[in-house]
Amino acid sequence: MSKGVVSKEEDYSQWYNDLVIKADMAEYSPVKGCMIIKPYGYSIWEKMQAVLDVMFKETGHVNAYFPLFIPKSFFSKEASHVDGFAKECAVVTHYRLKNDGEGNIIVDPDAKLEEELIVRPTSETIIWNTYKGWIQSYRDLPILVNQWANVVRWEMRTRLFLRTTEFLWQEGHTAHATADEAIVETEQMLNVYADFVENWLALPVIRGKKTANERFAGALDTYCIEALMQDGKALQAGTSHFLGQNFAKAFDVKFTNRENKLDYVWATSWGVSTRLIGALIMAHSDDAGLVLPPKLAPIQVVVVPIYKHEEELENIAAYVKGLTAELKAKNISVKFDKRDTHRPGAKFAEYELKGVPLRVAIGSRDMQNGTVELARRDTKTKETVNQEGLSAKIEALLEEIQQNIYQKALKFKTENTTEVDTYDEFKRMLDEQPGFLSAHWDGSPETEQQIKDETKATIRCIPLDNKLEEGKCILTGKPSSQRVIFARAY
RNA sequence: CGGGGUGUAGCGUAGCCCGGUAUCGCGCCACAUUUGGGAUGUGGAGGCCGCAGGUUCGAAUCCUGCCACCCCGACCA
Repeated sequence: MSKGVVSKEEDYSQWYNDLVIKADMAEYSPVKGCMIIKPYGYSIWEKMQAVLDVMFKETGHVNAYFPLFIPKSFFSKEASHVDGFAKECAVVTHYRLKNDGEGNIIVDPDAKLEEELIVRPTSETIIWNTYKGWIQSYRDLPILVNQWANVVRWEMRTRLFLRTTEFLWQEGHTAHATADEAIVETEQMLNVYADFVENWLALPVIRGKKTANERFAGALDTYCIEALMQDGKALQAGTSHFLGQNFAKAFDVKFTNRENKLDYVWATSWGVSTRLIGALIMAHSDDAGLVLPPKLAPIQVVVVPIYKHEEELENIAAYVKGLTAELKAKNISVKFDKRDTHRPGAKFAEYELKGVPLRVAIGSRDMQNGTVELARRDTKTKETVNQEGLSAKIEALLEEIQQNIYQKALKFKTENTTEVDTYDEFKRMLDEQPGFLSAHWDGSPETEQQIKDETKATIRCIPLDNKLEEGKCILTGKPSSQRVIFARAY
C-alpha cells in the first residue's frame, strides 16, 4: 500500500480522497466545496477535452462561448427547469466593495444590482434566449453548438471531482427543425459519450434512458451512460437530453418551416464534466495509487535511471535520448526522471501512485546486458527485456494495458450486474453484493420513490438495448414488460 | 438543514480531563556517506496552539461566543 493512502477495503471513501490528494490531482480550496485542480489532474482534463472536441467536430458541432452570468428572470421562464435548479444557484446581488472606514472591506450597499444575476448552473436559458435571435427559418437550422465552460451548483454535499460547487464541463446545445432530428442528435451524442468513456477511460457503461423522476429539469427525455465503481455504486458519466420544444416555448423561439408554417424549435443538450476524472480514479485504481488507462495518462512511460556515478548517468542518458525520440515519433509521452535528489525506490512509488502505465528502469547492469526492466502499473509485474525493439514493445504494451484495464472493469461490471426477482433478494443484494440490479418495475414514479426511500437505490436507467420480457414489479407485483437497472449511486 | 468529528510548524499528530515557557513522526535546509523498491547519520530552521472575549499571578489546557473545514444523511452531474 502506498504511504498515506488508506486501503480501499478499509474505507473506500477515504481511499478515494487520499488518492486524489496524494496523486497530486487536486486539493481543497479555501472555499467550501471548491477544488484546485492541480497540473497533473488538469492535464487529464486537457486530454479528455482534446479527444471529445474532435469527436464533437466530427459530428458537425462548433464551439462558442456564452456568458457566466444569467439574468434571474430567465430562470422563471421554464417552470420545471427553475424547480430543478433554484435551490442550488449562486446569486450576484452587488457589483462593488468598499472600505467601511474601519479597515473592513464590505459590500457597497449603493452598488446593488437592479436585477440579480445568476451564476450559470447550466446554460439552456441564456443560450435559448440567444437562439431566438439566430433562428427565423428552417434554413437557419440546425444549430449545433458546444461550449467548454465552468458552472456553479451550490450542492449541499461535495466530493473532489465527483461533485464540486464549481466544475468544468462541456455543454452542447442544439436546435432542430423536427423532433425526429433532435432525437437522433440526442442519441448520437449519447453514443459519442459511450464510445469515449469505453474506449478512452476504459470504462464499460450501460446506455439508457432516465425515468421521469431522474430526468433533467426541463427535458422530455434524458439519456445517460451509467458506470459501475469498485464499491458497487453507480456513477452517471454523461447525459444527453431531448428537450422537446420546452425551451423554445419558454424563450419564444419560432421558425418558419418548409410548409410555411410557424413552429417552435426542437432542442437537445448534452454534457460531460470533470466528474469523469473522478470516475476514472474510482473505477481502476488500487491501494498503491492511480491506475490510468494509457490513452489518457499524462505520462505514459517513465524512465528511471539507476546509477552510482555521474558517468553512469551520462551513459544511461545517452541511451534514453534515443529511446525517447523513438517513442515520441510514435506519439508516446515519456518522462525521463533523472533527479538525483530522490532514490529509485522513491520514484517507483511516486509513479505508481500517479498511475503511470509503464516504467522503464535502467542501471549499469542493464547497460552492460543491453536490457531494461519494464514494469506494468496495471498488473504490477516486472520483466527484463532487451533494449533492441523496446519502443515497439512499449507501444504494443500500452495498447495491451488499455485493453486489460477495460476488460478488468468489464468483468467487474458483469459480475456485479445481477437479475433479481423479489424485493427481499433486491435488498439482500444491495447489502451483500452491491452493483447493478436488473429488476422488474411497474413503471410508476411512486413505486420508484418508495424503493428509493426504503433502500437508497434508484433506477439508474432503462437500458436502450433492453429486451422485452414479461415480469412482475419487485415491489408491487404489478405487471412489467422489461427490466430496469437499479443501483445505489454517487 | 439535521447528525458526528476536527482545528496545535508545510503535512500528520501528542499534550487538554488534572493550568506552569509545546511532543513526536514525515517533510524542509546544510554536510557526509549512499543509490536495482519509499536511504542513513550529524547538525539546523520552522509555532499569534482556528478567531474573539472571559476566569487566573499564569491559558493550547477552564468558561462563553464565533468561524472554518471534513465525514455521514436529505438535494444533485
